Amino acid sequence: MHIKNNRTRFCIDNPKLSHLPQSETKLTLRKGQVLYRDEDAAAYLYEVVSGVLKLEKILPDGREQIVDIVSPGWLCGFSSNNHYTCSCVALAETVVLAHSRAALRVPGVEALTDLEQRLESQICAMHTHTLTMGQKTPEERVATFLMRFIPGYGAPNCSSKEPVGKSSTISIPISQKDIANYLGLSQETVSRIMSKLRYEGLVMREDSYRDLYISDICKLCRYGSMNCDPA
Amino acid sequence: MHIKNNRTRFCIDNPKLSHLPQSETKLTLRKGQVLYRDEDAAAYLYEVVSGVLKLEKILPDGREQIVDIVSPGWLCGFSSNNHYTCSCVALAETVVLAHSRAALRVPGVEALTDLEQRLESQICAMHTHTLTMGQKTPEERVATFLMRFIPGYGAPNCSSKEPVGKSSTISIPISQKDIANYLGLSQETVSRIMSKLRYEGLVMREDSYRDLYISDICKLCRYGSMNCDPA
DNA sequence: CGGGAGGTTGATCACCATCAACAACCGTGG
DNA sequence: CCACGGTTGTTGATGGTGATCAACCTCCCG
Repeated sequence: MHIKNNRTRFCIDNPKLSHLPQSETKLTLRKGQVLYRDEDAAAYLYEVVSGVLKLEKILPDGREQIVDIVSPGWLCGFSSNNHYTCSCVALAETVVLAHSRAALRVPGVEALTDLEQRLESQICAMHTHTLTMGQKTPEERVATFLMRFIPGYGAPNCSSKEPVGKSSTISIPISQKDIANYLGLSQETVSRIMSKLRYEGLVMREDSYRDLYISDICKLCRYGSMNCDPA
Repeated sequence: MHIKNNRTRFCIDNPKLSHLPQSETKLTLRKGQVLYRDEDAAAYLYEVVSGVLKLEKILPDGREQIVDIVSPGWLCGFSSNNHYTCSCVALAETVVLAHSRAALRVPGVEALTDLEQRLESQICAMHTHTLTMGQKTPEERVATFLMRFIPGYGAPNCSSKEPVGKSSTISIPISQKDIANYLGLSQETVSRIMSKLRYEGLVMREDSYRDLYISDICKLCRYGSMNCDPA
């Protein structure tokens, strides 16, 4: 019987703690060890005590982006919809404190817990944006940006797995100059890409200027190399 | 007597609410209106109800970067050390809910509040990284990255205003390949920049390979166009 | 000592920022 | 209604910058 991945997941200092009688457990990771993977169920929040971790995300075609470097004193293990949204690997021998999420829940104080989950979602969204900025081509960035405005996509806690209408009319209330700045491009490049998308039939302009008609949302999504698996 | 900035800050629907008898206040912003500015005291967390906001950061030399676009359902107004770390401007007519931070504090439940503040700090750190990726030159990015490893800089809640020793020996436990990926550069470019920094005397290599000696921290900080005002 | 990962340095070229000129659109006020 | 100016968007020409390819070197580990 073989173990598929020979990198062990955890290296718990005291084996007796493996079923967490306490809310905090100290773990020691060797260099290269994986703390968690993208899409794993998010049971813990981790706090780095010593060493350093990297968080990385991957595009469907394999392009990888390190979205954060986690040094002592910082947290990781954030989730959106109770799943991790990136992989976490130790860059050196690293000690972390694992905080059980279950133990963080305080009965009767739902507001803060809700807030905490929303903050985590926003961190995950920032990571996605970092992936976009670091790995995607200008065309992909613009397409990804446009997807934000399609109802059902991009809203908080959107899994983007739900069936969505194939076409949509969207309104972009942002100038190309601001879009360009946000995407790390020049205004001219954004304009050229918008023209290209129109020429290729991915978007059409409605009469009222900044309104766009998108005939095939999935096509735009694929054009933007997004993780949209409308199963 | 003149008012310096004629753009009013808030446009409170009901003027009677201006001293918040409740924890939530609804505000309506006109296009171009400023919700808050970088370094303002962070009294509120905002939730966008309709419209859209941009968050922007600025480098000492004036380069600006939009670090996030905030759509309905998302939050903004995050702080590090109780101050906002970016400016927030409405891109269109926008309605937000202002949540008083004071009201979020629940007596006896400090753990979650602490967690919430740390999550906010991490979001602010992500914004800073987005500014780095969007506006800084490759040289500045590498210098900024190196600054992370200097004791006293880059740690959570570090205001980077405290007096720090002028020189330091740091250890970079990360391969140039990973540094390059994280900074959106090629490995070769990172290597060339490291050589350049050595040639210019900003850093020196210690015997044990990945250890660097930095003779003048402030110089490196300036080289990275960071907001380090060691007053 | 040998192998492999990690780092250095040079040569080349594609891509996108920049500059520039123009066009479309949106207010405002006559 | 049109005239006008300013903002925003479009399109072309050009050049600099950093990715890429390639060869070599260094360090570390067995």
